Amino acid sequence: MMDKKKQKKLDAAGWKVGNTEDFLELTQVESDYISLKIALSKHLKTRRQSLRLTQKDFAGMIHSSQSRVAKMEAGDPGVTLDLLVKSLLTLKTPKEDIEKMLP
Amino acid sequence: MMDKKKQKKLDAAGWKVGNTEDFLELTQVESDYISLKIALSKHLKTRRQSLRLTQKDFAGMIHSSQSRVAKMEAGDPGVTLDLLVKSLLTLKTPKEDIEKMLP
DNA sequence: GTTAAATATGTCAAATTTGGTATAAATTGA
DNA sequence: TCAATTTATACCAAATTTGACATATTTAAC
Repeated sequence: MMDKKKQKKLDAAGWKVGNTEDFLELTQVESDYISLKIALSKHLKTRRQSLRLTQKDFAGMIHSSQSRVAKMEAGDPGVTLDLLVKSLLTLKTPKEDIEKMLP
Repeated sequence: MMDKKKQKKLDAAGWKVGNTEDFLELTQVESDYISLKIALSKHLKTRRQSLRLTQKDFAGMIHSSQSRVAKMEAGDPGVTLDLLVKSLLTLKTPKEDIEKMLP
């Protein structure tokens, strides 16, 4: 995939890519970091669903809101790893599952 | 250890523990989350040192400041998992090392 | 002991993330 | 179809985190 396209796509999704970098490519760190968050997001959604919890119910469990849970699961860039990890821990996600998501 | 003492100790270290919880004990999630951050902090410090980088030099690598690196390595609660993970990724920390730190 | 380099600590304005709320859109079940 | 439930999206003020800076403390070398 071309660099411009990649950046445009990420931009459209809300990801901020440093424009003052030496090159338009995502650095390995940026790329790995984003991949990790997306993987955690997806896992969170499937795990919550497999536990038959609504976003609202789960939001209560982590003292947050349904809208924030939706953003977490949508891979919104404005969600921290902290919140995602706390969420997965709350759902007692097996260590092995998390390990698989590491870059 | 008694609950009050534990809370006082964590408070002194800067950790905020929800006072309106049903019990003063740390929840498993809070405990695991804090443990994870501390483990990452320590690992970051040893890894940076093994690479013979000063805090200042490493700060440059992650576009941050020496003082923030010091806080990261000190396990300051006001440092996100995001920053810690990005830091470890920058230092090309092996996946296996991170896996070992998972709760 | 002196000096210099490295690290720790405190502060702050700016930026980001937060939970909450409102509401739109989608899904489900009859 | 249609009403109820669930999820997505947009917005906001409050809270938290950020890099930067100043400065204190520690460490290392001589």
